[in-house]
Amino acid sequence: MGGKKIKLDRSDLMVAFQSLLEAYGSQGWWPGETAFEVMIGAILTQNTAWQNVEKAINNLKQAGVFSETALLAALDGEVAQLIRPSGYFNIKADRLKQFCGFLQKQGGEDALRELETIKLRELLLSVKGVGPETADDMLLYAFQRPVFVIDAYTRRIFSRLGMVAGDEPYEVLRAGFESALGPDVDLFNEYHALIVCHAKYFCNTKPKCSGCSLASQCTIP
DNA sequence: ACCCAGGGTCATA
DNA sequence: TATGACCATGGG
Repeated sequence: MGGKKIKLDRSDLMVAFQSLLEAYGSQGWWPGETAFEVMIGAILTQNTAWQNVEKAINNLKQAGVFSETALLAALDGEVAQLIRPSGYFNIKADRLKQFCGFLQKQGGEDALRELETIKLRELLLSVKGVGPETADDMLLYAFQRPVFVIDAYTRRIFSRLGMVAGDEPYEVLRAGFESALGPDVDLFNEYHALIVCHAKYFCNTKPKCSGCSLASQCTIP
């Protein structure tokens, strides 16, 4: 037997959450003015620093290529050059177009909003270039659905806290967090943002956050 | 010069 | 199921 089990319960997770919230404050995610911008950003930020994504988004806006129809009408090469700062620009240009084609085919985001979360998630995952984390970013931050986003930081931090092994399949961890916390859009929103904030500034390669602003009272690895 | 970033796809065993 | 190669710019 000996299967490493997940030990996620609400009280432990809330202690960690409060600790992060007190240290960094409310993050106000997602950085984006519209649901469309959130979704485009979710694709562009795949394995990429957000700072570079902002440049790409600004380029698209400035070129007037920041809408479903404009992106579909633009040439592949043009989109690729505009999003160059975000890396993987050829692949991501195709992913943006694939996604806009999907939006058009589905009748726009208003039509998607009518769907149940499970069905919407399946549809998003059916788009080439949209994997589980990207889909969940969209569900949580563009559609306000109670979906807990799992990323590499989440795996590392809660693995260090001894709550998970860290190498569980994506769906196992997502179900674990959602089950322990219960559906709560605002909590999931703030929690994921705080995890990224904490990891980004203090726990990139360090085993412990020695330079963490939580200092000696830091209980978050 | 090296490492990593708010991942995902595809081929292979 | 589970690795590995690949995609590519920019900041530390």
